[in-house]
Amino acid sequence: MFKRIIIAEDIDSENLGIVSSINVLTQTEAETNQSCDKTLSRIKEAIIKEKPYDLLISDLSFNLDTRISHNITTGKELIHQVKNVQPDIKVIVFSGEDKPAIIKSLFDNYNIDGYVCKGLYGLSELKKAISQVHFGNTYTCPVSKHALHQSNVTQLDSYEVQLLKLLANGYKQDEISLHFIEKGIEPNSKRSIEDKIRKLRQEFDAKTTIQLIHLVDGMGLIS
Amino acid sequence: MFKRIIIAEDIDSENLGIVSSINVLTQTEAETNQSCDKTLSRIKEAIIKEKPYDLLISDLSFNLDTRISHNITTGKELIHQVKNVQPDIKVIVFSGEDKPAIIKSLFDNYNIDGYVCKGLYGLSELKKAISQVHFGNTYTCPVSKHALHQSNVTQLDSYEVQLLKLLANGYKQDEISLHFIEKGIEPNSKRSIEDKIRKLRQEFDAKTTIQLIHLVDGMGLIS
DNA sequence: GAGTTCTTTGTGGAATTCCACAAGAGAAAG
DNA sequence: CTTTCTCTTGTGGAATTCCACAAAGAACTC
Repeated sequence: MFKRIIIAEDIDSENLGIVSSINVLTQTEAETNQSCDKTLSRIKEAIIKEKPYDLLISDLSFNLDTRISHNITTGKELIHQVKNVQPDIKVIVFSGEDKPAIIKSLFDNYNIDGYVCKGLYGLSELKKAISQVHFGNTYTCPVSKHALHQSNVTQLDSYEVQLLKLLANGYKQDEISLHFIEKGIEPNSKRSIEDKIRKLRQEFDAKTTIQLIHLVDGMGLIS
Repeated sequence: MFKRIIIAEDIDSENLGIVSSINVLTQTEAETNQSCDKTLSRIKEAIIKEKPYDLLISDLSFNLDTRISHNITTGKELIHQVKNVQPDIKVIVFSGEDKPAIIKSLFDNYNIDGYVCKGLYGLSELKKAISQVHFGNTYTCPVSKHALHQSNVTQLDSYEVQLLKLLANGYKQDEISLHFIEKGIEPNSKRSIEDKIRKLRQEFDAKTTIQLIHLVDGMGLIS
């Protein structure tokens, strides 16, 4: 079983429950940190001391202390940075987030080993996840498994995300065209931008472009 | 001090921390329920048995068991219903939500007594809130106090919310006009709808209506 | 390589939204 | 009662977006 576990979780009321639950399962003292920056530096220290952590359990969103400035502000960034300094560390995400697009993107782009949705049975699911990941498997809790397998999870490519973000931030179609030409992104003609937006409207079954942005916003596709 | 406390909180990993923390403060056993429906029925039972609860601590969002159908799905609804059956019960909201508009609306429209943002110091803030509310005061934790006092919290009236929701759901300006005429909502001419949208764009400093919807979406003003 | 399909871009026109000027209606102030 | 102000609605025209048809080019098949 894992011997050195580190947890990134800002909410103090959560920490208590998670730690005690893990201790029972693994018979080791898990360490929690309430900020991403602190977590990353602890992991770096551990590598130098040749006592690296073997499992990171991380939340996704953090209500950070506004009196201090922070480098890393989200779990996604934290995981990215951690994988850079220690590629072989196992990572389980433990978050309230249940949007399929976000869960899928974590497995696809961040190479995580497990995803557990906080909820009614979050803790027992987390224990299952830890066991499975220790055996070298990946694990998704039922809630997120359901989310992942539901009718074709829409994934947007980088071009589409950029386009939608520009729209959401008040760019007009010809401004987007100019912006893409500047950045050397193709296709970039006004006409192509227009067409791409039309196709996205179709794909999401949106009557107007306003509704399109509202929908992708709600699905967490452009955050 | 409060003698009968009931908690509505879906996340199991939270419950442990909250309950133990409250027990120390109040010297009573607080009861937790993981669903809104259950919480409401427990409160009703208690009234009938003439042992009513005197404090409700509620989360706002619930990841509910999808295998069961639920009447009440959000903390807001729960609070509304509870206040109907027992107007004098004290209510503290304990949630991760930090959007000013949402916090303000809870005090203004739902008549809550305290708001504590889950976070680094959530539990100690919750304890402060319980003490203050017991003295008959209201309490907002520093995080949400900061949110409330920041540059004029934008509040939208019901007309504006309806208008924005229709826009977000793919209605065109003249469809909105027709819809308002049907429902007897005024003003409802195409021209007035147009003007209202323009004013909202101005107010939110949005270059396009698409951006306007993106902004109010992000602030939780139309959810 | 010829044929087929898909993407990109163009053009013109329709639909929709945006904007400036203004008349009427109603509320508030003097 | 008159004046002033604000809100609603109207009109016309500009800007933007939407849509149908189509040509050029890239990619893929046989």
